Amino acid sequence: MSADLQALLDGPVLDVAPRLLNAVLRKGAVAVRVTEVEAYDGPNDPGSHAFNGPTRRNEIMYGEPGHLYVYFTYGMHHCCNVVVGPEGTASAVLVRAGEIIDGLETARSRRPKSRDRDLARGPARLCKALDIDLSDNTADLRSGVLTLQLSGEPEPTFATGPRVGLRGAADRPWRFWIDGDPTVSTYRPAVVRTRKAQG
DNA sequence: CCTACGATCGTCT
DNA sequence: GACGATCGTAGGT
Repeated sequence: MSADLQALLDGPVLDVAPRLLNAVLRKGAVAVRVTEVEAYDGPNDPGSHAFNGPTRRNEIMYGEPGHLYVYFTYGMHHCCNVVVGPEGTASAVLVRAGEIIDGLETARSRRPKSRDRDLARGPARLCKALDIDLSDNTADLRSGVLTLQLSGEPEPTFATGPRVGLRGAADRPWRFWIDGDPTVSTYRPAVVRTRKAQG
């Protein structure tokens, strides 16, 4: 099983991304069935963290597929990606949303004010429900506390559209989701932030 | 359902 | 020093 994961992820990111729909991402007692992802195509993609070449933060993207890339953003949120494609291509798939299929009580305790369908509805919410943070960056998803299991069959009814919250390359329809699933996040365009008043 | 807005800090220039 | 692959809340429709 573990050997398969590496092979299944070792292809073009636009082919691999929809194959992650219905995959199960687990950390410890909590497991999520993935319902929404986005593809990021390494240095060719203005939306990718690897667009400007290697840095300390994105280093793991250049490594072998099947590892987790976790980043911290907006001063308070974590998001996680599965590194895919041949080593060195620096492509990754952002895990944007999912349905809790195990450890529901634990997930609820981590996000007490959420309705169940909102527990992992959004990339930072999903990381919160799974207790994923920077200490999980670079984790090998084949074994250990964090694991990824792909479903045997490709999801037959997925939809595609523009990625969420991007300023660059906002036109590329590289978001993939399971059509009609209530745990898929709502689309939000990039926002222009207003400068805080000088004091 | 929708839109608007502020929180808050790691990362890169 | 500027910005962000976001979220929760407030308030309107």
